[in-house]
Amino acid sequence: MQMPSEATQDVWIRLNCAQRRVKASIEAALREAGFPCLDWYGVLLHLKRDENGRLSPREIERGLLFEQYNLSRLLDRMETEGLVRRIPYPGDKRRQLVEITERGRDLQKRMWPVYGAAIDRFVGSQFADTETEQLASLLGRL
Amino acid sequence: MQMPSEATQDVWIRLNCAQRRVKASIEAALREAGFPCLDWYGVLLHLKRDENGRLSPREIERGLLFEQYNLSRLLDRMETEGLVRRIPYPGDKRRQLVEITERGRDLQKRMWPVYGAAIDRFVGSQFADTETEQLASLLGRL
DNA sequence: TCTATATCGATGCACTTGCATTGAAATACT
DNA sequence: AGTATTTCAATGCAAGTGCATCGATATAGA
Repeated sequence: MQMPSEATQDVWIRLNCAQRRVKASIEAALREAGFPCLDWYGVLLHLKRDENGRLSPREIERGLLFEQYNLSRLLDRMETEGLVRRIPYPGDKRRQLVEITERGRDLQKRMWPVYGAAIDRFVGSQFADTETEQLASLLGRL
Repeated sequence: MQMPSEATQDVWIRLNCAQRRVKASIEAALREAGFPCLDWYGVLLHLKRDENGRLSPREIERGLLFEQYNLSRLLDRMETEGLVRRIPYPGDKRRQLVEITERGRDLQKRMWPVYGAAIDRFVGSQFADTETEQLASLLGRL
């Protein structure tokens, strides 16, 4: 059993702290502006990027690292708010497609300025350009 | 309102994904071995590192980024399992000290081999030494 | 000293998550 | 074709979390 070096432990601890801190800051900014949390934004953006604005739940789960049951219930809530709608999947009655609504597109559009500004404030502003690229590349390996 | 560059967005997305992936992998390893989750380990280690094995809840919250009410209830559970014990804070009846028990020390000791191996496997093994240091240093700025 | 304010930890309540399982439908196997 | 296995989404239940607030105590200010 190979044990981790001090530096490796450091990476893990800081990865954790950094993510939690940044996430908390960004969520706070969204909440302050009266918007729903990041999960909702993630789903909306993911759907919006699809050319038809439709994806299967599985695609969303995989893209955004959701658990199946969590996404199922998140979609319930979003559907209640009229942000997405579930439609039948052609040729497979087990499956479904999730489609973003106009209301959903609109919310995503209104959230981005607040979200983007927060990302820049809590992440971007800490690094020079080359560092940002470096960091992105290193994180990409995890 | 300054908006984030593509690279900055990448950092944020990957920071999120990386942390979630690694955390899920490590938690799975712990669970597989029949151990409690990372939060518990964090508290035990934090206490163990104190020379008397005692800290106030506030110190733990700040050190490990817990919410006050979450820690309060986590300590309930850990106390029920006999891993920590709450004792009065000398000179301030509002406060308390949390003390690690022998059982708590023992659990921490038994968890470390599994936890450490998981850290090395899911973090350490991905990077060369210089990269590890670089990454730790960059993450430290967040 | 006496009152207002602040800090500490706990808790009620609603909401969210994790886990296991279900029921329905598709696919694989013989 | 007929049965077993797999895949998909939903859900009951237990556990955990977020938010607001409480009661107790300590500190600050008049």
